[in-house]
Amino acid sequence: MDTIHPSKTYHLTADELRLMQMMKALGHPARMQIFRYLSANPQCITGDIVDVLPLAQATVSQHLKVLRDAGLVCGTLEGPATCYCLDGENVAWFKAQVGGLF
Amino acid sequence: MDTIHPSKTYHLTADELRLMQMMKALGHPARMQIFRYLSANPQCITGDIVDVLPLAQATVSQHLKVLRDAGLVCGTLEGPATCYCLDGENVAWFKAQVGGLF
DNA sequence: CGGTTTCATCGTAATTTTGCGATAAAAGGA
DNA sequence: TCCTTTTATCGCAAAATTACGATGAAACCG
Repeated sequence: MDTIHPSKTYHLTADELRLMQMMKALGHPARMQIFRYLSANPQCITGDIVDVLPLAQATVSQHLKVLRDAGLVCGTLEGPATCYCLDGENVAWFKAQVGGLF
Repeated sequence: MDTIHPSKTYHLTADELRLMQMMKALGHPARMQIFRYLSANPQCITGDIVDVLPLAQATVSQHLKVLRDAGLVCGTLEGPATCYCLDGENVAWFKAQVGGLF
């Protein structure tokens, strides 16, 4: 046996990587709950989400960043606060990808 | 401020937890690639998957367990080998859940 | 029965993720 | 301007995940 592992890298397309990142983002209870909350409450502020979750403000802010980086959520400055909402376009893309999975 | 965190637990339904577990399972490059491989090759053995991935046999076996626990994949003994395939029913459920997300 | 093939599990490092307090940064009001 | 409100980021500890070699277990073949 010469080499055990031929490549050492995964063979995934850019779309698959992007999809994977979204899956990973939603694969945590706090972030799943944030996502569902934003579905029900299209316009809300960070503090509203903090109130709903059993986590400290810093932790919630971190989870929001993960969702932002995945493209599932976007936050816009609204005075001293940040208004969060689902990123409709990317969520639609996500649903379409999952729909055509197999 | 009396108590900062009222509940210390997340408020997710059983369905949401199940969905979350599937998301988490697919939120890793190795498992995403295994899933895609099983989509293209409906019937295959553990060794086939090991050959495709840049990981040791033990690691692949572990990833397969995660996919099994999530219900996305099922493996049946086929002599000394294990034949893996997608769990059509659960994958369909997954797609339906994502389709109705928001 | 002994040897081979195929796979899962165990034990254990290394890495990543998670969670929090403390600390900035930015906007608005008195 | 000073103070409050609101949020993001930093630094660090704890927990979870990932990866691997080694070891079992189960089926098949000679």
